Amino acid sequence: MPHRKSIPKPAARRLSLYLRELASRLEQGEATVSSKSLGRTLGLTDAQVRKDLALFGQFGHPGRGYGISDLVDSLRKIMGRDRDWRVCVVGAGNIGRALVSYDRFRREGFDIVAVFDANPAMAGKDAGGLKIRPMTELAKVVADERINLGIIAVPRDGAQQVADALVAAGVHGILNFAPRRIEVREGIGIVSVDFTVALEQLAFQVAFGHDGSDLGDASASHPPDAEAPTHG
Amino acid sequence: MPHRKSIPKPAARRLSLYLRELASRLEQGEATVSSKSLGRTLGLTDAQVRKDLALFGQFGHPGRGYGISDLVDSLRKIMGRDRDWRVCVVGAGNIGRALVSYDRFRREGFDIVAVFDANPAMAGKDAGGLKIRPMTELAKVVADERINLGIIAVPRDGAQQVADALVAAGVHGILNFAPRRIEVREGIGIVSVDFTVALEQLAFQVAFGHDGSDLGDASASHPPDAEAPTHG
DNA sequence: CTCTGTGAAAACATTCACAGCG
DNA sequence: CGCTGTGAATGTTTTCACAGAG
Repeated sequence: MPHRKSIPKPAARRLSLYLRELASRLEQGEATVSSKSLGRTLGLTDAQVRKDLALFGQFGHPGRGYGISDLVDSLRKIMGRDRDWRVCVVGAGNIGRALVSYDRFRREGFDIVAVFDANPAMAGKDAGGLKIRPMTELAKVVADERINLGIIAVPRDGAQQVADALVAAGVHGILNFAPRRIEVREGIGIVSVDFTVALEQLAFQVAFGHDGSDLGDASASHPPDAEAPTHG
Repeated sequence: MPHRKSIPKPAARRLSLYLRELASRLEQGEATVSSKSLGRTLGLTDAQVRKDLALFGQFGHPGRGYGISDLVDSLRKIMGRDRDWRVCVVGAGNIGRALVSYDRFRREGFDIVAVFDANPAMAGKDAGGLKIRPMTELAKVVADERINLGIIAVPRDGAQQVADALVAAGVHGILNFAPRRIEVREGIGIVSVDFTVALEQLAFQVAFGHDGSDLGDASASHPPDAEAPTHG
């Protein structure tokens, strides 16, 4: 079921932080949490937390707070974390291999089931327990393994091409680590992470004396699309 | 010289994207660019681009556009990219080692000059050409090597402690890859990247049918600080 | 008395639209 | 013309502040 109503973009980012913190509190055996306590830990106001959570329904109990276990379940469902995500990594360089070995992905329900590399000499070698495959097998493996998300960990110049191949193969979303904007057709999800941009944001904070509460580091998608009536 | 005036947070993020794209165009030999062309490539309106750039002065030439070379120079200075950044990585696991070997950092002027790991058995081993050092040497090396930025690539539970050690040692900013919020005192820069949050944002886009133009993936800092007059 | 959910107000960010330069 | 820089208008997000539940 596609979107219900419109979620403020910044709120979407915070939902992940709520979930991360709530899961951690659940592990520690806490049963309930107030918007104030959650907000304090994450650097947000209590009102902000309540508004965000209220976007999806009424999860709280006046006077008592939110039941952590229930809230985690609800958030997981809302964020699509109740389904199984099957992921492939394209690019078996330093970053690609580090991601394949990043245990937290599996623990959180993102199963990396294939790694590809354009260099035929890499084919057959091991990366974090998976056999590296040649790009020629991408379409077949994505279909056979029912892969729905792709991670791009190749150098800048190959990235758009890889994205096109992933979309053609049938993935529904792409996490891009290459330092450029990736264009995908409507309906395909895209999130980008650029390490250099992240470090640069940090340098900016330091150089500028910025207090910056909540700077993001990198990302892109279907932009609101710079359409201008330039003509008339 | 600390901050001049206040920069819209989203604008700060875009500055990095401008710089990245402009540097790429400069390499390809282009000499000028219009706000419209730059905006189109990045998925922004021309007005947005002009507003952002105008925050720092008048760089454009009416009728002609912006001189790329000059603009790159100005942006680099604004973002603190004209100085030398000396960086250390704490944690020589998969992610830490991948970051040490990430050539783009060096090419962009972020010099990784030391790697540390809490596991004494790792000390002395090689990571991307650097000898891994024990944590006991952190304070001394940060001082001796005039390191001003630290990267945290350790598991969640050690991360805040590492951050405290880095700040005590004298770094001015921290890039955090551990999946938790890091608290630092006023005046210290902080940017966080959480791979799981990034993948989760992607899952959300896909599950929710979100068009999301420009979702960020993770970050935190001195939050506006949830202060409430709860008492009166 | 504590804590949620939520309209209404305030703050913030983006887009429009146009004067003016080259 | 084409393009910048910028006030004014619009749209979005956050904060306030309070009614009502437990």
